[in-house]
Amino acid sequence: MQVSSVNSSLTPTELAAWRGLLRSHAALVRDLDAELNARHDLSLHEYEVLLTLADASDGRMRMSELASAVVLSQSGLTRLVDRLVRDGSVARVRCEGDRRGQNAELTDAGRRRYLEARVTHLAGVRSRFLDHFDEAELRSLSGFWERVSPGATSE
Amino acid sequence: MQVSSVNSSLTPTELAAWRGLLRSHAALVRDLDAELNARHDLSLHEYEVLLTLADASDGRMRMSELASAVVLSQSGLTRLVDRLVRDGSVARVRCEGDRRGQNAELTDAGRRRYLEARVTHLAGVRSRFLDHFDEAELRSLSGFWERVSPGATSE
DNA sequence: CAGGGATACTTGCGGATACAAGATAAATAA
DNA sequence: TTATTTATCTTGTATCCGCAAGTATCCCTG
Repeated sequence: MQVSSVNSSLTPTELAAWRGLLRSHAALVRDLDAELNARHDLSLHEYEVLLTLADASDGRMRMSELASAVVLSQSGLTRLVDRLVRDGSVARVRCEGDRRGQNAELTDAGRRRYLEARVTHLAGVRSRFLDHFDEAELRSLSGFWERVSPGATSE
Repeated sequence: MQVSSVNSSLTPTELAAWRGLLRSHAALVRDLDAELNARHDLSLHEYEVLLTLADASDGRMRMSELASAVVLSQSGLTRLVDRLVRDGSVARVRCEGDRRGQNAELTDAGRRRYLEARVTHLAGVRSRFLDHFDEAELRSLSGFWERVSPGATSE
């Protein structure tokens, strides 16, 4: 029949790997975001920003670095940080030496907020995602991500 | 030091597997969506709806099925279909036998639109994602998705 | 065959995001 | 030095999405 080569369509395996990613991600994020919202009044993106800052040395990071770390547009990040500043989790600090730049810096309240949410979130990530894999599979997954978007697993 | 067991935090491997998923997905979707927008004036979600309809028998599907197939809220899907109806790609057809329900049905123009966009999109998915894996890896990936969200790779 | 509840979809509304343009500061060139 | 270009962030605007409420239809029980 030679169906799958016409128009260079995807093989069933390829389709399953790709659509599975889209659907699993969508379902995971929808659930985890709803959970963070309900229990900690925090979106997943906001949580990711707090996490990224908490991991950074001095708990601060340039706006543009932060935007690329959480894969958000510059303007998107500006507004996300606006919200975190408004609720006292983050402070904006002008960069020394380059007065164009801003550092987003985690406040003490922000760090507490992060640590609280973390318990909920880690449990959610474990039960919905990590628990489905053993150590070797997790290693191979992270290798996959590194191929797809270099730097995706670190920094 | 016993750092990573305090507060049951993630191991480096776990973190890499999870954040890698978030970042790779975000980067992939951002790029593919931008590409579809620029070349075919179509969002990735709209494309996914056209694809799902094209795969369905008779090119039609109930609104609620469609919503869960593309992991979108009911209201989100209503509006997405509104847009596709407005540009002539899809028609709403009241269900026989259940007048509450609507079928979204691909028009001829919609099918052409889909086939055009498909070429671009498949090439994008291949080069950014599928080409990074061999057949066995793709199979194991799709197995992973099936664990995370059963049904994610089919239907 | 009414009445109450469930189901399928749509609408009102608010929030989050991206793109493009703007504002300020730094770097480079002339 | 001054002008031009580049870099960093913010703001104007439009779109998309989800939740909750609304509307229409169906189902089920008495």
